[in-house]
Amino acid sequence: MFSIDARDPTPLHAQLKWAIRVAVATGRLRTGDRLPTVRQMAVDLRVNANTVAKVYAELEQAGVLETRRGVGTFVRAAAEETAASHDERQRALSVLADRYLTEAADLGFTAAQAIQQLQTRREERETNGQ
Amino acid sequence: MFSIDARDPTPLHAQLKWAIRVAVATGRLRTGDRLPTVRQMAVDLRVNANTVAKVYAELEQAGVLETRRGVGTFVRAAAEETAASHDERQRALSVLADRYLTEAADLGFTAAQAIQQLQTRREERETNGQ
Amino acid sequence: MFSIDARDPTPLHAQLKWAIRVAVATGRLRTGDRLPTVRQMAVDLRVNANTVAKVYAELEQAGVLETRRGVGTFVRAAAEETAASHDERQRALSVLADRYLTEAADLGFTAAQAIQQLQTRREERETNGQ
Amino acid sequence: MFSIDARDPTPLHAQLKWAIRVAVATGRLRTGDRLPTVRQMAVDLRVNANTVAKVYAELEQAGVLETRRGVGTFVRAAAEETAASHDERQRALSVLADRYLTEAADLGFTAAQAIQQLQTRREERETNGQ
DNA sequence: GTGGTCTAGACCACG
DNA sequence: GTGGTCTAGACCACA
Repeated sequence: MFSIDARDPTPLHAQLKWAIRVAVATGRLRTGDRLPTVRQMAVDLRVNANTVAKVYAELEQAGVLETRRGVGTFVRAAAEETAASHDERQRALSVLADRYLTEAADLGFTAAQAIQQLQTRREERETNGQ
Repeated sequence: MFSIDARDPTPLHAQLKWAIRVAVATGRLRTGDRLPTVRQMAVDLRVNANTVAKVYAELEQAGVLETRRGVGTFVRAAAEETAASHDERQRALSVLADRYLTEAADLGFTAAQAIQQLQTRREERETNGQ
Repeated sequence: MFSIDARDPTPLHAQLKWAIRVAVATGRLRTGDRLPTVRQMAVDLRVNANTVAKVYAELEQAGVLETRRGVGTFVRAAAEETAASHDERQRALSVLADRYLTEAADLGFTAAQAIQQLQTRREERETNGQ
Repeated sequence: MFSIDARDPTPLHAQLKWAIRVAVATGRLRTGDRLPTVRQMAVDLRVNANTVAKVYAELEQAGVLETRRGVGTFVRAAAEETAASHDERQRALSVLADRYLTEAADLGFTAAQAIQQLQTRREERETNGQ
């Protein structure tokens, strides 16, 4: 489900945190979905349970997950973000988009290829019926 | 020249090592190019000189760089790197795409909206002849 | 410096987190001030170092503290908060003020007494030259 | 009637126990008053009935409440509580004051501004004859 | 010597 | 059985 690379110098908890954020952003995890229990995830990833718990706690503080005491951990609604104005959000997205296109260009990809990559990513999850 | 993010949980030396390898792989650094001195790089990145020295030493041992005493540090590899780089580049693009979608989601945008933004930006660039 | 009550059912890390926030809010800790090292604080409070480290990490994520790798942990500037509009902030403060007066009234204090309590708190730190 | 905050790290049962004790100490609950049934309270607070039952049982053992089988749960103490409450009230006010200052600081206000806001609110209330 | 990561394992709060 | 807290102790990254 989520993969952790022990040889990657990035801390385990940071890898998992990022993996969950990506899963939510790409729609592989949807609002209300339940995540594996802390202990189950720990077994799956061959990691200590505390490490997983830390990740869930941080993502809860960040508003991505929601934990219900004694029940489990769930994906939370997509925030809508702190009532920041429409314009500000739009401007921020524009910056991200430019950065993406520029960095892809540095790797030798055209804008079309960079966009195609995203489309593919998105179609993958839809054809999987997730 | 190289960018280091102090808030990224990835160790500084790993970030720098990766940045140099990418620069070599994409041709931004070519065989024989001289790198900044350890101390200059440390100042530029606001990092301890020991950290930079450690990176140079490891990359020298890996055959990527070459240190000539009293002269400087230079790029050694390149040939085989670029040949093997199709998969590398594809993987790097995939990482960028995931980052873009996730950060857009943090702003409250769906994947569809994030992609639409790119289409728009691309058209703007083209009509401006950029 | 900071006090933790082991009999209080509130988790130790939550108590410490709150104590630091209060110290910053009342001015007992000022921007740029250095906090005790993780291990020193742990000894002072007779608590495990991990517990203190967790608190520092959470307060860093919350923007209250700033840690410089290998150097120490410091109080950060007072945010100015996410560019939320002047009106919104003012309205939020107004809500807090009303709640404070109401809850103080529930305890049998007049508005004057409630305000006096804050004045006293503030003068204490100033006469201490902190 | 009683407020419980699921995001407060303090255990739910401790929050509820405290809330009832405060209600008794400030006279909002008086000797002989009947409390909601365990199940009703559980529904009101969106908490498990076991949690409420545990609180009632502990407060009964502490002499604050009294359970009459098949009838309900009633307030028992009060007398000594109110006598000893000067320090209690003062301490409670101090907690409220700290919370006010800290939350105001989170909004980017200084202690002085937070106090000024109270002065203003107070004058408004008085001129409105509230 | 500073903070950060990770593990192992005990015990608590909640449903 | 779920997540949360806390401890003890090892090792790493950084200055």
